[in-house]
Amino acid sequence: MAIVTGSCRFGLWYVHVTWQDNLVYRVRFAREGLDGPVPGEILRYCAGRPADLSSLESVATEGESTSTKIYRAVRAIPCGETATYGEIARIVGTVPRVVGSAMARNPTPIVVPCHRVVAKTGLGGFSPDLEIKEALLDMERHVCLDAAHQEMRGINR
DNA sequence: CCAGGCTTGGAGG
DNA sequence: CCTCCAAGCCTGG
Repeated sequence: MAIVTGSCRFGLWYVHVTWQDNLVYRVRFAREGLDGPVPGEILRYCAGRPADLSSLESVATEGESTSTKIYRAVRAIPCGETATYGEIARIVGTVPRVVGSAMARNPTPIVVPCHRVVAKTGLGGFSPDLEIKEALLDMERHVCLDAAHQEMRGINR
């Protein structure tokens, strides 16, 4: 399989994905769409349905540098939950500022859920637009936490 | 080569 | 409560 790029919708935004098999090279939010497919799990995720993003890999997590460790720590944050820049920094052994800059340069948002990393005092930042971060967290609160609660009560199926 | 970025906790006014 | 600062990484200019 060759490397392909495609996009899907998330609210008013398009999500462009460059990927091959289960390895994701790039994800970015844009106002315009593209022709081409995206991985099934990302499609489900963007549609607000339960999705298993752990079945995908990101190039961002390959290697042993501080930033790749940060990206792996961020991937471990469960859907519907958040961690602060400082918490991630402590896990990896660096300072919050470094986590912030790693998030700003995250090549694969969603696969590496940088929107789940928030400031101690508020939301923190997100590019290209903070409203995406809010919408993603909102959607996850709804989709992931509700699904987990239902599972616990055994009221689904 | 160096500035600056999705932060934070502490010091001091 | 507020401002100021250092700490640490790394890409883009």
